[in-house]
Amino acid sequence: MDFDTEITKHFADGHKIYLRHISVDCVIFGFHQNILKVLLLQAKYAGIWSLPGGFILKDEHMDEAAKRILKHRTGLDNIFMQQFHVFSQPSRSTREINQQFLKNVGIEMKESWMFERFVTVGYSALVEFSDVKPTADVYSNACEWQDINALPEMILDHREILDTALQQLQTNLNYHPIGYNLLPEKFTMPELQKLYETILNRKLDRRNFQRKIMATKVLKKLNEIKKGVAHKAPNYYKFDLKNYKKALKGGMGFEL
Amino acid sequence: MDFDTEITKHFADGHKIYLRHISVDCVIFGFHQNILKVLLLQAKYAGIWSLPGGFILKDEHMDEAAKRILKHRTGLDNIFMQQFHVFSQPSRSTREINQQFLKNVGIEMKESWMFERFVTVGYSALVEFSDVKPTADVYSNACEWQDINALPEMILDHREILDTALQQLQTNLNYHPIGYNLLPEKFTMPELQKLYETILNRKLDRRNFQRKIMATKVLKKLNEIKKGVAHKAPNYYKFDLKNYKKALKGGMGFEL
DNA sequence: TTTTCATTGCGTTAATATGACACAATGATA
DNA sequence: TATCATTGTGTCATATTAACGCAATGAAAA
Repeated sequence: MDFDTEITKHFADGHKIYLRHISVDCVIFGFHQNILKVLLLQAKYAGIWSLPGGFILKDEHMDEAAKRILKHRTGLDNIFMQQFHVFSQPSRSTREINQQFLKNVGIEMKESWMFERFVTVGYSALVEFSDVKPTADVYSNACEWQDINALPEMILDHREILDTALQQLQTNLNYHPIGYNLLPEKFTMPELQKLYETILNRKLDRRNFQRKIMATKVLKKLNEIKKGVAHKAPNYYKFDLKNYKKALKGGMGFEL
Repeated sequence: MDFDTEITKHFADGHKIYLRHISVDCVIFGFHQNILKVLLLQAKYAGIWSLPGGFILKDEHMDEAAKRILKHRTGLDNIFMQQFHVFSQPSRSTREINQQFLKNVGIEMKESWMFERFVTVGYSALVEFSDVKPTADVYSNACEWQDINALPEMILDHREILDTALQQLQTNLNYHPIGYNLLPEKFTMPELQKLYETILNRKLDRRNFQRKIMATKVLKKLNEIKKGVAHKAPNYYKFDLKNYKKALKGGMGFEL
């Protein structure tokens, strides 16, 4: 199917396979070189950025839709995602944007389900940066990681969605372990601490951090030391999956 | 507009004013005689119970829809409500239920937006029991408070929705003050404690509870003692609205 | 009228958690 | 070989929490 046909079909008949008025937008966090990143798409023609999103198949659970979108964008499978908020301002319509898009492509259409109001459900995921293969699609120029501290202009309320996800991430940090999908298999304590500091956006005491994290038993100290680094070489750790998942449900029981 | 006409119109043309596929269901908690209660509706003919719910007008924020439903059921205005989760199993359809309903009413209809799949957003609210005037509608036999510990059989996944709301309420108890919409203007310490114990479903130490609650400064001790009670008469308290609202945002900073 | 007693208000203490900091060990780099 | 930023382990004062004691109250029972 060629480009034009695909788009025409999507705008004309998409509502036959998707639920109307409902979309899913994903805030996908990654961590690289001590910087928290988010995966964004750049719209064709307009150049403005947006969260990777999509629609819900008529016979699909929303969680599945979110995972499908994540896989489509990143190639990643089996990632823990969770909905965090529904955004429903009546003004949430991409009518103008989509009409402009069709105009640029050279397609004429008077009405489409894509012009109507959408309520969107925000999903968030934490993924390992290096595992991801950002993948653009026919609607996008690019799919790229963007620094959380240097975000480009974003479409509609996507900036608000992103901020909400980040805030929720910060709040959860005290009650749930983090890092399993965000760090490599094995990592050092300073790396983990930097992740926490980046998300919380403040410094933590190195020694107290170690004490508290170790008290939760979500980490296993490996009998291996990082090589080729200046100064004292740090030890490697990995997550104890069993305790990690237990803490995901039961909580960490400490305050940073 | 008579009963039949109203229902026919709703099933035939409702999608012209409401968003398709999306509904709102409200879990409305009240507290009476030391028992936590939930407001439920009993469906006509079927007799099974459901959460008060409704649909979103095409130009309405979902939060507004939830408030509209709350007001419709309880007469209450200006109540703090919040969405807590979206429920989206593909099997969430009231096709059979609604078709049976129409059959009982004596209306025939082959297709309707009301037969299709719905994704529902759960909203929760805490209201003062005695302020509420439960109000049934044309679809319901009754609108009544039900004990949280003796719930009747409920439609679809409404029991799951209710349980999720309750769990979220328990989780939030440590971080946010509670009781303002749930207790009378003035109340005693044991009454407040009983509310906490009921929601958490466990006993709390009387003396520690008082100390911690008072430390948050959300309460004002009144110069008034409850009369006509056996044993030592307890003092009355009321909420300090200013600090209460501050704590709603900033958190309580203690653990029960 | 007096006694009883469940309940309330206020307080104490031991155990635990937290924040702030000290110091020796490490190992690439100068 | 010396330097020095960084890491691993530990200490200590303070704050918070859990568990419990005890006198005051006042309706109900004797």
